[in-house]
Amino acid sequence: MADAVPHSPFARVETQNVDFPALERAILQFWDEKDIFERRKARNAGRPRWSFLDGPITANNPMGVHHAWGRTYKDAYNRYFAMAGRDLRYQQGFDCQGLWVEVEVEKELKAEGKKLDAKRDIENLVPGDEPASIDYFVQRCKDRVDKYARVQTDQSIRLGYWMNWDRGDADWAERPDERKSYFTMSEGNNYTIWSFLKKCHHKGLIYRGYDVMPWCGRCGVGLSEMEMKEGYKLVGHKAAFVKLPLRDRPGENLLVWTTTPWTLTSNVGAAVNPDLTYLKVRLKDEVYYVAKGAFKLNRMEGGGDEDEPTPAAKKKTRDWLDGVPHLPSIEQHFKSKAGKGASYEVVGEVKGADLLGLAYRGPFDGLPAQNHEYGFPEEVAKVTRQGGQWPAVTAAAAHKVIDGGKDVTETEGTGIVHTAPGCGQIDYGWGRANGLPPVAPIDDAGTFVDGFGPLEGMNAADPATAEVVFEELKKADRLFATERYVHRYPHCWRCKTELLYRLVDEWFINMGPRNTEEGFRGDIMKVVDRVTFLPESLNGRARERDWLWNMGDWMVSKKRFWGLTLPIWVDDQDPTDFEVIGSREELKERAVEGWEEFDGHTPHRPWVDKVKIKNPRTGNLMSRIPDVGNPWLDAGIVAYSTMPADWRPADFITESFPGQFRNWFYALLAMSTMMSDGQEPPFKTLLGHGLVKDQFGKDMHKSEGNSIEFVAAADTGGTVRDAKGNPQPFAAIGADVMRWLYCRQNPAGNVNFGPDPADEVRARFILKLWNCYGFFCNYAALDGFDPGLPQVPACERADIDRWLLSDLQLLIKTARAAFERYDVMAFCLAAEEFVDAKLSNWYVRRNRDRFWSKTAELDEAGRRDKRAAYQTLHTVLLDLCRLCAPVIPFLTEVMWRNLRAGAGAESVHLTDYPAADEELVDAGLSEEMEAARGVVSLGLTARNAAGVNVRRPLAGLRVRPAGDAGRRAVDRFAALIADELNVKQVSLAEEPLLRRSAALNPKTAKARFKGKPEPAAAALAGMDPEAVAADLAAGMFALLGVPLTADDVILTEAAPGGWAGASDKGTQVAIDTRITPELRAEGLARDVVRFVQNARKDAGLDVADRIELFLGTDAELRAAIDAHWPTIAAETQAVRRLDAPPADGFTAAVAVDGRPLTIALRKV
RNA sequence: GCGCGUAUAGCUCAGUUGGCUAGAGCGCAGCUCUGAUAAAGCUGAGGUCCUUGGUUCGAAUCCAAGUACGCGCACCA
Repeated sequence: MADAVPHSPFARVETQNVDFPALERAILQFWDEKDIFERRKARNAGRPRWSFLDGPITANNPMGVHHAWGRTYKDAYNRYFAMAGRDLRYQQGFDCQGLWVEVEVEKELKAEGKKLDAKRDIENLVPGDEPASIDYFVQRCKDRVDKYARVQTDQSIRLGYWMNWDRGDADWAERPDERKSYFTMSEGNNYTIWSFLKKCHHKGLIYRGYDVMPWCGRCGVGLSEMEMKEGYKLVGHKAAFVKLPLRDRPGENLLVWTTTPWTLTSNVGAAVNPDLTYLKVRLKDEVYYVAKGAFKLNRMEGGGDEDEPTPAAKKKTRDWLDGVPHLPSIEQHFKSKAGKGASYEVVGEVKGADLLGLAYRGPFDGLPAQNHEYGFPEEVAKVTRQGGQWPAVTAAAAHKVIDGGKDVTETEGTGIVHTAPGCGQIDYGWGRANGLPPVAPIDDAGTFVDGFGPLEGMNAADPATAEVVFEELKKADRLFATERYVHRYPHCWRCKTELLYRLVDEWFINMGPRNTEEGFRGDIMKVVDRVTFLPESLNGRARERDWLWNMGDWMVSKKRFWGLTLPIWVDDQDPTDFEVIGSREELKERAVEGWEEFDGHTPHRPWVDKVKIKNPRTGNLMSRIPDVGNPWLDAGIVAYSTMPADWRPADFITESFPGQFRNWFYALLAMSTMMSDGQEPPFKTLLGHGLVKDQFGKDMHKSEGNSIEFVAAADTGGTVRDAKGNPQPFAAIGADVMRWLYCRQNPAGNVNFGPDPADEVRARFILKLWNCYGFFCNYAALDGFDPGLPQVPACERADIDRWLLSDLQLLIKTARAAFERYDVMAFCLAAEEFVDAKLSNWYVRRNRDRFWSKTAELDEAGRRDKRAAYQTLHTVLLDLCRLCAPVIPFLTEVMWRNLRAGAGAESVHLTDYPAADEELVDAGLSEEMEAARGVVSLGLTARNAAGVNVRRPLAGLRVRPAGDAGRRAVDRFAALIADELNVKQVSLAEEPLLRRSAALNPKTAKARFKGKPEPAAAALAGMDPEAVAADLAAGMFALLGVPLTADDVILTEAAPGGWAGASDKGTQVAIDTRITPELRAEGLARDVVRFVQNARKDAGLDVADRIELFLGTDAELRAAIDAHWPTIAAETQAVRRLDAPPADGFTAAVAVDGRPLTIALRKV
């Protein structure tokens, strides 16, 4: 460039094809090299604390994009509070123990060719050596956790999540207890849970219990409700109607129905609903009891247990499988059994209440299992006897009709429910309430144990077993009918095996009586009342309380291998005598055997199993139960196991909420309540957020190919499917785009993630911010702007500068308030509005010529004004960097490093969060600018309505503002409005500018006036439109006696001849559309400028290049060009006007308003 | 079945304490502007603010009932 430009400290900025992910990676390196994180921590050390507790991430696989939502929140709030000067802990955690890891390790082992079809195969990985097998398996689980914890660490760092990470091999060689992140498998974590369980035991809350729960025979493990819900499938089973003869009424039978025939071996009771009416149906020489409502019911119409008759249209047909015959009614069963020509006969009706207590003979009373006091097998009987709720009877002797209450309906089965307390949850409850002892037929592989005669050794899930049951029933004349039945039945989510309901021996924490606020349950509720749940709309406290109110006792045991070893030692001779050990030291003290073997190992299986203690009461040895713990114990203890006392309670936690009210949130609250004796909540504020869905709002599933790996989104790019299901490759999205996308979301809902939403976020915010930054830097560099010059006092800057600074202060206030109340979305939406509407589309656009002006051509005032513009934009960009730094730490760092121009902090993350400067706030000015923008918008509307380009200058604009702000705006910003709308003059009007007119809405007119709207239309035409409008607004307008609403009348506003108008919320504008020859010439000249600019661009010239210009055209256009040549020359950087095209120039032929124009230009 | 929540444009969603003509983005149609622009602006079509009733001068907003969907709990013989 010819002019001598002072050196500028600003680097030029690329605004096309920016590779944001690459910039981010460079920033990661910068942070490392300059120790930025350590320096941030050092700056804040010793200042007031802000305590964050990180919920542990399951270290079992690489991260997906769904992990990034919560982790973005965690980091954004951490960074905000760090910039706000608080001291933080920065400890992140890994969830290590549990079945999820076992599942993956099983897959690994299988892939290595190991035989692994059942749980027992794990115990035989080292053939014949169970402890060695378990040790190997547990070690593999530990290894897998380490491997993926490390992967997740690297990925979290890539996301920008600032934590005290374990980085090098040396860090990872440490024991989990010594690492910087916490690991739930650490000894500290496990022993702290021991102390929790011991505390529970002190209060008498730990008990060994039997309950019936869904069980997978292949995995040998019980499934929780959560796990069960994932495995429902529609399947067909053989169902049976079975006769239960009443002891004291010969020839009379209860008729029961079941879809699980194998449970008939364990039948103990029959439940009726006392309020229902039962029919006595005679068939041949026997009588059967069946619920009246069930008898003729169409059993293919599902889901109808309502009292009111349902409208036929609403009745839904039951889901059914092809090829399975539809169900007959019970009546049809009777008819078909009656045989040709014969029929059944209803011989009476009784109330269910009248059947209660009747004894009957069971279907398998000959089995040893049915003839054992207190139930079967022996272990079960032992517990039942000690429970004290059962009398000393055998199952066979206990058979009777019991009260099932409303749980017994007549819409399914016969209205009499076969009850097997050893095979069903509700049955177990009924059994306990009615003294029916439980008979538990199957072992942990799902096979019949001894005591079940012909069924011994058979698997309950095997269809052949049902056939054997039927054979036995037939022999005893107990089988009334069988049929194929289709229903949704739970399956194991891992191996797809049908689940069986099984009475199992598990360990529980007594939570206190259900549906009360008593006991442990009540203590937790009191703590819940002291924490804040966000976002408010989720009603988190109510959800948590609802769960606490309804939950059952906490089953803490799991019959698996990898996990917390429950510190429960049981007397070898007496299964009811147990102790809970609270620490490693206590165990060492109590150990009488096996300590040497255990010593030096983590408290995991199989090592801790070797330790035996002595029962002080009996002198017997006590052995640890083989169970491992519920993994929510691991995660729930972390408030105590990882946070020093002086950091408790945590100020803040945040996690995805679905499921967590009964999982992590619950475990955390429950365990902290116990550990602090109800004194202290684990956290003060909880922010929940929803789920990450794909870009169409569907659940992400690996199997459906719509989930996105974190690494793909951050760095490598990947492929998803588009709306039509075709593969849609996408480029890397980068961390900041992802982070902004998550932060701008409403946490109460789900977020749709994918390349399309990412593009939208990038275009709508990231690029706008970047372009404003690029504009500043590129002109500052070109111009040699020196940021070290003295600041022009704000009061001496242009209105638009002071307006932008004022609105910036408002944004700062919004930002601080939003972060303080954990509402980063409010900040993001406000920042987007500021950058888009105010900075990019108003301030930068309105002020471009101030930045373009040539310093050398300006007078002192002009130079000062230019400096003010640079300083204003510079200040705003610097503050925006700091404001947005918690959300988009990379991009703001890139910008900051250039914008700071060698002064100030080396990193934006070493700065303080901005504080608003009240002196810069000018509410009146903000209001006026807002009004001015409204007037401009209306003016553009008016131009558009008149069909006149903005390039064509017009003579005048009249404005009738609705209020005082508008009036002040027109006074103050007349020049701005005139310029923006390309009019010569802007003036205020006191009188209405637009004339209203009223017409009938043709859509409704015919209906209102019975097909003849013409007279009404004529009457309306004769009325005063203003009065019509007023009456309509008041809701009291009538025409020819017909009342009309605002929908019936179309009110329009128009400006008088030669003007075009528009109005909004009471503000009216009218623009003079009459074009004089002078205005026309000026407009043509502007067209010429635009075409020349295009030609320059096409010729590949730089903005600063000067040209010689030839313009060949007709007389009128030439006259316009002559009249406005100085403007054209200045705008297009033309130093000379040529009379003929230059020989070696760039030439373009265009049409200006229909006139030919030849442009020829040459760089000089 | 019990409890909680949600319902606003074709899609994704904003809408503070009730207030005048209910908004944004994307998509669609048309127009415009443009040497910071992967841009942007304007206009249009598209709304029973789920329905009904109530409170109020006034309801998308508050209250009640209903419907649909989601979630939690219980259950699925």
